[in-house]
Formats: sequence, structure tokens, C-alpha cells
Amino acid sequence: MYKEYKQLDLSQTGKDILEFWQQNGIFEKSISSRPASKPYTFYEGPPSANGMPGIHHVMGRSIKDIFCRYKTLKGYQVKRKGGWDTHGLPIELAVEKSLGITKDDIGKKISVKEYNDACRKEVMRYTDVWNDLTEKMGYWVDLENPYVTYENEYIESLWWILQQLYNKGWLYKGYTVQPYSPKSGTGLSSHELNQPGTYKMVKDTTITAQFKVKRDSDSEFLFEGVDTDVFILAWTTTPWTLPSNCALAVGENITYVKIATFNPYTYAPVAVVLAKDLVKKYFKAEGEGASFDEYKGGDKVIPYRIDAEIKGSQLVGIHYEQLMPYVTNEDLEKNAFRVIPADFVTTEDGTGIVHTASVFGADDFRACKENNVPSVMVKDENGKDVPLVDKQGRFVDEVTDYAGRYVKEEYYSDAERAVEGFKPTDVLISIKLKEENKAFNVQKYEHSYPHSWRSDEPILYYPLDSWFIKTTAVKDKMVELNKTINWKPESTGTGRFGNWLENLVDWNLSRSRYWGTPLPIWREENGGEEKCIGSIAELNAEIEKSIAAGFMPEGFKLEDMHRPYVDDVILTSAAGNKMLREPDLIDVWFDSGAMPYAQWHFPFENTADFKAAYPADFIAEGVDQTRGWFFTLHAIAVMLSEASDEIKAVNAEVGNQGIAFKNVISNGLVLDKNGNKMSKRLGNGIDPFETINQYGADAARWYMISNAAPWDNLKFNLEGLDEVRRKFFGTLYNTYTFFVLYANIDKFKYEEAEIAINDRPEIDRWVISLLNTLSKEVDAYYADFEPTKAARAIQEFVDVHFSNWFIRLSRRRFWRSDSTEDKLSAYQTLYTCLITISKLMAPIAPFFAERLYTDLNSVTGKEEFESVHLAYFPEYNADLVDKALEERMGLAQDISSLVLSLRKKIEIPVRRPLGKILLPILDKNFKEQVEKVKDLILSETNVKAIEYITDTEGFVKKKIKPNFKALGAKVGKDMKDVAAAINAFGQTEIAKLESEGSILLLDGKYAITTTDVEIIAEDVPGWQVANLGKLTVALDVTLTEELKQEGISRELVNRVQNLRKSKEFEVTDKIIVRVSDHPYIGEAVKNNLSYICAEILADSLVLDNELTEGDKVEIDGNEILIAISKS
RNA sequence: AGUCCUGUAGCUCAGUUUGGUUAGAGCACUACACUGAUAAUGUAGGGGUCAGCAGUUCAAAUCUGCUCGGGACUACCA
Repeated sequence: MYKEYKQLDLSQTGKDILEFWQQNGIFEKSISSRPASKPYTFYEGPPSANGMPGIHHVMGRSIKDIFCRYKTLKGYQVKRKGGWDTHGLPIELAVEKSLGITKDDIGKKISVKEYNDACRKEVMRYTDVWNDLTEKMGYWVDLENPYVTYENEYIESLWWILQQLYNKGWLYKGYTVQPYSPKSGTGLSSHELNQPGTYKMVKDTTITAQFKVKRDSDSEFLFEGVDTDVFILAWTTTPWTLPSNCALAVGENITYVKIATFNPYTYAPVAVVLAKDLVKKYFKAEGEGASFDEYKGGDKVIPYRIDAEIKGSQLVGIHYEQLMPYVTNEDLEKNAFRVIPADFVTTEDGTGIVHTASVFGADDFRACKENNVPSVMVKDENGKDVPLVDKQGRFVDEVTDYAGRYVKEEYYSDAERAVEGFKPTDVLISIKLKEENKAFNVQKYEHSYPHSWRSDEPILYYPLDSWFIKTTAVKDKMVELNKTINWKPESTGTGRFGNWLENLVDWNLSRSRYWGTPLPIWREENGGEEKCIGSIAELNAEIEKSIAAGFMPEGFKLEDMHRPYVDDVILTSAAGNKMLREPDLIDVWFDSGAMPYAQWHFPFENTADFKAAYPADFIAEGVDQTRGWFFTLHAIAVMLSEASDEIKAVNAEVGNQGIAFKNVISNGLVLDKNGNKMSKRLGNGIDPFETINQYGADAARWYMISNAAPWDNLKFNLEGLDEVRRKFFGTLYNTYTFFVLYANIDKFKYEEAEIAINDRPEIDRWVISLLNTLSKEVDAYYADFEPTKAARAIQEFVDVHFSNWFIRLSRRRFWRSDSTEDKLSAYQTLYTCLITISKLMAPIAPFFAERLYTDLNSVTGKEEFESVHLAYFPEYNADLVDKALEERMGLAQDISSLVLSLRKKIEIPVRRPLGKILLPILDKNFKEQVEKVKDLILSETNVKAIEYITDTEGFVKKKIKPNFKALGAKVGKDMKDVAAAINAFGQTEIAKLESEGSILLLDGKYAITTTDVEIIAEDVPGWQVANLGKLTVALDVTLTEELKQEGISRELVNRVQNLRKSKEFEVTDKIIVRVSDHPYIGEAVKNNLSYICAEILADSLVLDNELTEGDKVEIDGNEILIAISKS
């Protein structure tokens, strides 16, 4: 017996199937049953288990799961090792919050050891919750042996990779400008700058400064026709950086102008240079052409005159006098204080010329480096070069006028700021510059500026020592190889990722933190010798030497590679000096990007596993990982393909050019139903557990996948889950229930021989044809990483074709079939559809598919697999596809639909039979096609016959429409006239065109043929007519006495069936019926007695004049009594 | 600010690659019908400035440019 269910319960199904999988080790079998020789490699991007999973994780993991399951169905062995991302800032933050400490307290109130222990505990806080979700949502991933980024083995692999890069010269220490918080004394990561609320609107004092051009051969052209000094104007929102100015940046393609005018503060006549587009921002239009002679200092309108236009490229190389000459030297005088080109210069604001202080701006720093402009620096007490602003944010002594002053007003305490006469440093600088004829404009300006989320003060961009990976060395190769990666969607690969690669900068690896992978580099204190350690064994050997040298205690053993333990390791240099570890940690993204190697502890062990799983065939993560995990995977793989002999060897063996993944899906976000981001603050998040518990994982998965393409954002609406459950799963469940109802009665177990497809009726061959087409399509969609299209195709088939046509029209065959062979064919076809659907849908809805498959297969034993996930994807059989059949079935559906619509119009219900359908013939094939599906149409619409008419009989009224596509090429500009002429055709013209094949239009200019137009039969006068596209259907609505009686009989049958149902008789129960002998029905019953009895399974039916008991029913307004009982 | 995605019915989405005149589907709504699959189904109906503007064209939801809204990432720089 097939299992019967009271109702569809996807949630319960999920629980049952999960238990079934666990008890029978189905996941393990799905791997072990596939050959190791046919691997399909998937990399799991490790989640961090220190936060609760959200509904978006269900989305991302569904996508991963779908393709892994699909490939298993296609016969591949798909291993998927789970992983955990365990390092990084979010964990540190969580720990600091729960311990109630700040970063400053580390090493003071709490030891680094205690801190790191807390991190280690914190990081796996929600592991159980995550594992629970993984199971309940049906995500198959190996949780038994996951990789964990904090484990020593994992870190050892990272060290090995770093050493490979180091040996190639791609790991170096450098000086860069980074966001820096003077109050906290720490650099900030970009991650921290992206905390909500970091950027705030602030009002700053801005200065447009005048940089005085030095007159020499390069600048001579600027002095043509000028008897004053020439100044270049540059704008800054950070006046405190002006003493550190070392260059001015221009856009080479920007057009500048030289203007003669007066300084608004000193009234001195000057010549200034700025971008042409920005002239109107600095000069009032009335000033142009105003008299220079009549100008008096203080006049509101300042005269000006544009003297020359200059290309930015002409300005490059010009030297100027240092604006605020507190610190200078020979190198600076020679190589700084000149105009350089830079690509970031725009004419959006300012003057189109950018004041550049190399140590206080990332762009500035880069531009100066590219142009070999030295920085303005001073020596500290150790003789080390430091900027003019110290790490507390104060000017150094060398900046005499402002020595010791904070550069930002916000760094002063409120009390200090309240003192009478207090002026921020920026204001003091403005005053001085105004007095010295060095300021052209000073004003307040409001803009957004990043603040430290920790201390709430504006950050500085400040130069710090950092370790870098020289990704730029392999930039070209990264760009090239990226083109070999299949991105879904493509635009993310070419656009976001491609552009990013084009503008690649070296990877800043350093983090001044405590909980992360330590940098394996030891240095002599004087900065001399340097060692990069690539393994624990190597470190131990070095430690031995150090113990011998007396730097470390006897028997020292490093148990944990984290800080602070690793900091206890002191090595010894060739010269016999102490070497200390560089205190930095590495970027956590390096941890995850190195997972292809580190998850196997490569190259120290598992080399075979690594080789078999490199590179990945497929990865998937959120689009936010484009520059995160996708980038680090790619960067490390490309660099190792150049830097490591071990990786080169593996690449050569597996034929890899140097990529880490071949196919990647970057999926979009999950938003709430109104399109807002889900957040704790708004409280609009969706609990994945509740959702799965209420609706079932399948509904959630199917909804997410079918609703929007993975890379589009998904507006998550619980009502949508309901719809999916009703519409898709409900319909599919009904088809199963229907099958089971009759299969159990008839004991159908698919034991009989297969009925040859050619011997099956039209409707069976039709649905099998569609089913095969569907299998092919769905296969192609999965293969092309288009799960949404796959889901929609399956849904369409199940709902429209399978349920609402095949089953609806086949119902009768199951409960009353004249031929056992036809019935068997119906069963076999229905079964085949169900089992095939279960396989097609299995990747997306693994639980329901499993139940469907096992419920069917456990009875028939047709297949040897205990699970649909161990079965194989349906094979497409082209021989079973019959396009002509699909076409004529479409015709049958359309004709039926038109007839039903006509019946509706004339208000004759389907239960009342009608005489005939009249079809105007469209072409030769038409009649032949319709004849083959005639019976289906007649029974569906309850009409007795179909007749055909050709237009030769002359009573079909036709309609003509221009075929614009065909006409376009022919008539072009005359389209309007031609179309009008065609639309004006009467029946005569249409007939002429049809009989002669062409007709002349617009005074013979064009010969229009039948292919240029569409002719349809629009009307058959005197008949009820309906049209759909080219199809026209006419219906004979005359009722003969015979038809009327049959109609009454069917009404009676309907009433009896309703009674059977309300009295809860079994479908198979035979009955005895007595009906009152009402004159309205008497004749009809007598003439259709055998039909009625057969329909209602009556052993006897009598008309009884004396009937007093029974149920009252009504037929066409006539009240009658019916008494039924089981016989 | 830059890069990318996105905007079609009340809601969720097709259609846009390759331009064709009357823009589709499901859900929701209304009415009627059907019913031994029935929390299903059928038929009909209302509901659209295809975000806006301009251009190319005989013809634009579709091609081009600009603008606006939503989103993501990167950056914050004078």
C-alpha cells in the first residue's frame, strides 16, 4: 500500500525525513556511492559562529546545497568540508562588550592570555545553534571534520603560505596612511570605519590657499603679460595639514585658467590659477571686465580678467614656494613643492587643484610616492622620521607657532574649549595665511567625515608601519585569470570584481590586535636581520638555537601559536642578537582566503586530499564577499601559482592555471517584505528556526529560489511561503494523493510490463513528451547555475500541465476505464511523472522530494536506491519528445478554453451537453491535428461533435492585420499608410489577396503578399464565436430534446454523487437508488438509465411515485426526493 | 564621490540579448461556474504615464544619453 496522508505538512515531513537521513547515513552514502575518480569540488566559505544565524544564511546555504546535490544526482562525488571562521574584530568586540572592557584595558586590567581565552570561548558560542540550523534546513555539509581557523595546524599552513610569499619578496614592511584614532592610539580597519554612525556631518574651516609659483623656465609661460606674482589656488578642509604640504595635484586633462584679480583680504593684485569650471565659484560674474583702476580695497565686486587657458599637463613640473616653511631640507627643496598629476583630481569642488600632504591622506601618499615626492618629516628623539603631528594629534615643536596644539578642535576637552579667546588651530592658521597674502578664501564647509566609533572623535589619516603583500606584482595575471572564471551574475565578475583588480593596490596585511593569526616574522631589534618562519618544525629548530644562545628557557615548547605565547619566542640572529616577533597579526581575510590549503593542513599532510580538491569547481557567497573572500581566494591562488614550487607542481598535475575556483555565484541580500535591510534595530528580522518549523524548510527554500534570481535581492515575505506551499507543494501533494487513492484500490505496483509509449493514448504521450523536455531544460538550468529558472520550469509543469490538464482529463480513466490497458497506461504515466518530478526537484526541496520518491519507490521497488539523493538525474530521451503532439495539445487546450468561455457567455453550464463545435480551417494541418485530440476536447467541454468549415462556403467573416515585422523591411517609412490601407480592407479585398496571393497598395508602389499580413476568421454570423490569436471557435447552442434529457440525467448524477459524498460512502460502494417520479425528469431517466447507473455505481434505480423519504434536491427549479442506500 | 545591480498591475515576477503597434503570469480583489484530486480548479472582470525626460526610428518596455528613486560595494579625498 502507498502511504496516505491526512493533509500536507511540510514541517512534519522535514522532521521525518531528517530522521530517516540520519538513521540511514544518507548524506555519507551520497558521497561514498559516487566514484572518487569523478570529484566535484565545493569550498565552504566559513561562517563565524559568534553570531546567531539569520534567514539570509538559509538563502546562501540553499544555493550551495542545490548545486552540490545536483552534481551528486549527476554522478559526481561531492565532498563538502565545513569550516569556521574564528578570528577577527567582531569576536574581539563581542568579548570586550561581555567583559565590559576597552582595548586600552588589554594588558592592563586583563592579560592578553585571559583576553584570548575569552575570544576562543566566544567564537564557538553559537556553534550548536548553527549546526542545528544546518540540519533543519537540509544543508548537507560535513560538520564532523570542519576546518577551524584558530587551530595550530591551520595557522601553520598560513605561515607556510606567508613564507612562500616572503621568499618571493612579496611580503614587505611599508609605511602607509591609515585611519587612526589619536585618543585610542590605534589604527582602524576599514571594517571599523564601516560601523553604522561612523560618518557624521561636520563643519570645518576650509582654506583656499595661494601657492606662489617659482619663476623659472618651466613656469615662464605663466608670467606672460603679468606684472604680479602668480599663485596656484588649492583648497583644503584640513588646514592643519598645510605645514606638511609637499605637492599640488592636477588632472592632466582638466582645463585651467590664469586670472588677474585682487586678493580679497590684502587687496594686493595677484594672478591665480584654478580650474576653468570652478571660476564661477570664486568670482562674481559682475567682476569680469570690471575696471582694475577703479577697484578699491574692500569693494564688494572684485574685478577679474581671464588671461589664459592652460591644460593640466602644462602645469605638471612647476615648482612653488613652500606655503608654511616650518620644516624643509635639501631633498624637499629639490623634489617637493611641485605640481604633479593625479587621477583622483576632479572639478567637483575646490579649485581643481589638490593640496597634497603625503603623510595625511591615502591618495596623497600614493600620488607622492608615484611621483617621487618626499614627505615633510622631522626626526624624533630616536632619530626616526616622524610627521609634523604626533600620535596624540598635536603639532611637534618644529611647527613653532602651533607647537603642542591639537590639530582638531574635538581633541581638546570641553573645558579647554570654553576658555575665553580659544581658537581652533585651523582658525589660527587661517588668520595667519590671510595676513600673509597666502589665503584666497576662507569659509566654513559642511561635509561628512569619519569618526572613531570608539571615542567618537574625528579620525586622522596618519602614516603607520604595516606589512604588505605585493598583490600588484601579479595584478595582470589576476586580471587574466579572472576572465577564465564563470561568474554568476557575469557583471559582478567583469564589473565590480574586474574593476577592483584593475585598480589593485598592495594588500595591507597588518592588524594591531590580539586575537588572530600572528605574523611569523622575527627581527633583530636594530632592524637588521629578519626571519620569516614557515612551519612549526622550523620554529622549533630556531628555538633550539635560541635556547643554546641563552635567550630562552630550557625545554620551551610553543603549545599555542596565538599571542601572547608566540611573543615569548625570541630567536637568535646570525650575529648572535635577539630577534623579536613583529607584533602584528594578519588580516582575517587571509585566514579564509587560504582555506583551500589550510583546510587540509597542506603541505604538511593530506596532500592527496588537497590535490583532489583544487581548485574548487564551485563556490557561492553573498555579493558582499566580492572584495572579501572571493578576492582573497583569488589573490592567494594566483600568487602561489607563481611563488610556490609545491603549488606549481599541483597546478601542473591538475591542469590549473592558477585559480582557486572555476564557478562562483555571488548572491544578493535578503530584505524584509518592504525592501528594507533586516536589522536588530528595526526588529524586522525573520527567525529561520521559526520559519522552518512553521512552513518547512522546503517551502522556505523553494520560495527563496523560485521568487528571485539568487543575485537579485529578495524581499522576504511570509505570505509568499504560504503561496508556495499551497500553489506548488499543495498541487503536487494532491497529484500524489490522487494517484494513491486509486493505485491502492487497484493494487497498482508497477509490476505489469511497461506499455510501449507508442501504444499509449495521446494524453499520455503528450505529458511524457513535456516531461522529457522539462528534464532537459531543468538539467541545463542547473548546469548553468540558474536555479530560479529550474524551479519555475518545474512549477509551471506541475501546475499547468501535469495537474491541471493531464490529471484533470485523465481522472475518469482511473475510476472507470473500459480497457485495462488504458488504465494501466494511465497509472504508468502518472507514476513516471511523479518519480521524475521528485528527482528534478530534489536539489531544491530535498525533504518533500525524498518523501515522494521513497513513498512511491518503496512500494514498486522499481529503483534500487533507498533515497532520491542517491538516485540519478532523469535522462532526457529525445525519442519521446513529439513537438507536433505538444502543439496539437496546445490547440486542444485553447479550443476547450474558448468553448468554456462561450458557455459562460450564454450561461449554459458544462453539465449540459451541446451539439457541436464549428471550427473554421486555418491550414491543411489544422483539421488533421484537431482530429487527433478531438475526444479530449469533446469530453472536456461536453459537446457531441466537431465540424469544420472552409472559407469557400463564404459565411466566415475574416479580419486582416498587418504583420509589421515582415512589412518593416519592405515598406519602411510608408508603414503608416500601408498599415492604414490594410486595416481598411473589406471582405472582398481579403478574398482577393487570398486567392491571388498578392495585392497592390499605394498606387501600385507595393505588392503585399499573404506573408505580410495575418488573416484570421473573426466571425461566423449567426453563431456564438470566440477568438484567441489566429484560432476561432463557433458553438452550436441549439438544444434538442435528446440533449436536454441527457443534461437532466447528468444533473441527477451530480445530485446522487453529492449525496454519496455527504453520506461518506466509499468510492467503491454499490448503491440502491429510489427517485421520485417527477414529470420533469421521468423521460430523461428512462432514456439514460444505464448511463446513470454506471456513473453512480447503482445496482438498481427506480422511479417511485410514492416516495416520501430521502433527501430533497432540486433540478432546474423542480424539487425531487432521492433515497439512496448501500446495496 | 566612484563602480555595479535594480525600477513593468496593490504584491511577487516574466518579457528587454535580436525594437513590431492590443505588455503577460501568479497572488490578492469581484462575479459566475465546476467538483468522487476539493483549503484545489475553470471562465469573466477591474487594475499599467513599463520610474522620468530627451534622442535614434516608419515603429521604443526593448537601443542611446541624461535625471530621479531603491540597494550593494569601495572610498571619503582636496
